[in-house]
Amino acid sequence: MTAETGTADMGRDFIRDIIQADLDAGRAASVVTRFPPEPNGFLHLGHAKSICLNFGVAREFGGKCHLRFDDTNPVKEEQLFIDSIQRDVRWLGFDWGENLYYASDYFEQLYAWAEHLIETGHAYVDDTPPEAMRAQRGTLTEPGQNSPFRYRTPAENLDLFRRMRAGEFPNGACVLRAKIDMTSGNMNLRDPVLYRILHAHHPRTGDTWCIYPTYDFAHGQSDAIEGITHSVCTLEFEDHKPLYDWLIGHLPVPAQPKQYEFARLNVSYTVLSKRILTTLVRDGHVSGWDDPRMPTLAGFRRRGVPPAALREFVSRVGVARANSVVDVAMLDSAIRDTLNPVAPRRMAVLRPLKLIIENYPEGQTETLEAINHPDHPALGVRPITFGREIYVEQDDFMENPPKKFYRLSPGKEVRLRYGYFVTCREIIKDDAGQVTALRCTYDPATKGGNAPDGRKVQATLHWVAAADAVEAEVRLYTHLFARPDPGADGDVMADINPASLDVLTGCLVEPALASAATDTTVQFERTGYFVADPDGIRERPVFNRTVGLRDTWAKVQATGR
RNA sequence: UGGGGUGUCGCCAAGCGGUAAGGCAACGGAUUUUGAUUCCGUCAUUCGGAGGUUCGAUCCCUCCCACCCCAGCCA
Repeated sequence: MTAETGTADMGRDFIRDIIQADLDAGRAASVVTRFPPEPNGFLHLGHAKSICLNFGVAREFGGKCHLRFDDTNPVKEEQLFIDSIQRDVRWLGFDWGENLYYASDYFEQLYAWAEHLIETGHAYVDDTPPEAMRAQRGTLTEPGQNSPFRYRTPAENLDLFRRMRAGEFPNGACVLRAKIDMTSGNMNLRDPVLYRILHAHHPRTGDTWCIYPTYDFAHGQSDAIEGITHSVCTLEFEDHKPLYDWLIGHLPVPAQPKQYEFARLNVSYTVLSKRILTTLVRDGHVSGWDDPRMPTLAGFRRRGVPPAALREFVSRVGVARANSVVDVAMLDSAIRDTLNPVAPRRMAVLRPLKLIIENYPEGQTETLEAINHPDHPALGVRPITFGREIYVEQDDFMENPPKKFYRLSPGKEVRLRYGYFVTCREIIKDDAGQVTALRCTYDPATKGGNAPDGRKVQATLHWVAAADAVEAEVRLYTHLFARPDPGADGDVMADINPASLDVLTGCLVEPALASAATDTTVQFERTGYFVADPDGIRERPVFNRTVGLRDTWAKVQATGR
């Protein structure tokens, strides 16, 4: 199954065990799940976990997964988000087919059920002001007090509720509450609000309603209407389950869906809170919802992270009920693992250092051949230009190298990938003493990178020819937050990493990169994975670093110094 | 001091009474025209703690400890 669908095998978890058991015992004939986002922001990594779980489970068990917008709060929801969510779910690799729904599609039915609750004496209209209601609700350790409006007759409640719908009252004047138990240890059962007055324009229903159902009243009933068999949500809704069941049990709904909870995803150095992500966008800390540093699906897409990498990551993390914080290194690893076998290799010099090959004929250039992928000959080769002047990475040269430095240094010979062996002969510095160029000699016999005499070099450097290199801008991104647990000290914004973006200009890339597609992540050899950003123009492409290559040398430098 | 949850390697996470999977990270070593990849190898006598039941417990019982969620007319 997993093999033929080509998706990551999520393995086994308690949700799948429950579903399997329900299927085996005949408690469910088939599986129907749903992914229920509220359209008040962009989808992020946390949603990816839920999407992979809900759609993945449906696919694995031959069932279906609905995409249902939980659009019950018009003051926060927008069409822009409804559109972005659909795009992102598809991008992640899932399809809801004909099953696109909106909780707002059920407003009329939900309203009818609300009247049913009133008629059966299980709901009442309460005029208590918000502050007073909060006081009456009691605390975590003290029971609440019954509202004085709790004893209104069904007839009176029905009249009031209809007038609420008719728009006779202003926002906040009253609400419809379920009549359950003000002394319950579960706060959700202390006569929860079912409907509130909101004179607001809804992106779907416009101005036809001025009262809207709350999450609790809309969610479970929507599940029942759609025949959802397994309503999977995160742990914080666990306390809502008794209410979810109470409503299902007191209403003439067509099905009895069951809710199951799993732990939401947390990742180190990252924030997965729609509220905070919204703030980052709103206050301009990032360029937008799709800023490559954002943990949003749109952000990952722009950063060059393939959807398969996200699926792989989610699969590796697993599904359980224990709160945890996944090391962001696990994400990077999943990204590298999915990119490495498919990303075309290219050469790009981020911080150029000119290298003049003295014994190479002036004005001459030649064409060499570079392999597109070391493990896949089928991906072919491409021509690259070699000439008297080329550029290498500044990091690949050291005037006074430490013992373990394999790269270029005075008198040392290295290989230019797919080119020749070159030896550093002389350092050229400016008045300030900065190295501006290196004079080298090359060995004509080593064309292609092999020495006929079997001579070895310790390093192979990437490079670009001055003759046809294309100038580019490269944006290096690192964690948006400076600490593994942003906000742990109270203020998340104070933990924003001021160095999360390093813009490099004057970078030189091989010509093949001039017209790189924004949806194909490539590997800049020895540097990392990069993708063209839409900001780039033909004459001056822009690249975003998706993730760097594992760098053992950097580690050696950092520790063994 | 109310209700609901969770505690297995540095980080995730299997395990469901028979004597601790796997991944990430880390650390060795081999290969390498990317100090990448790949490849071998090391990495929990121990499962929050203390008792108990049992021939035998991470899995069952009791008590204790720690952490998370809940007092929106948000979802």
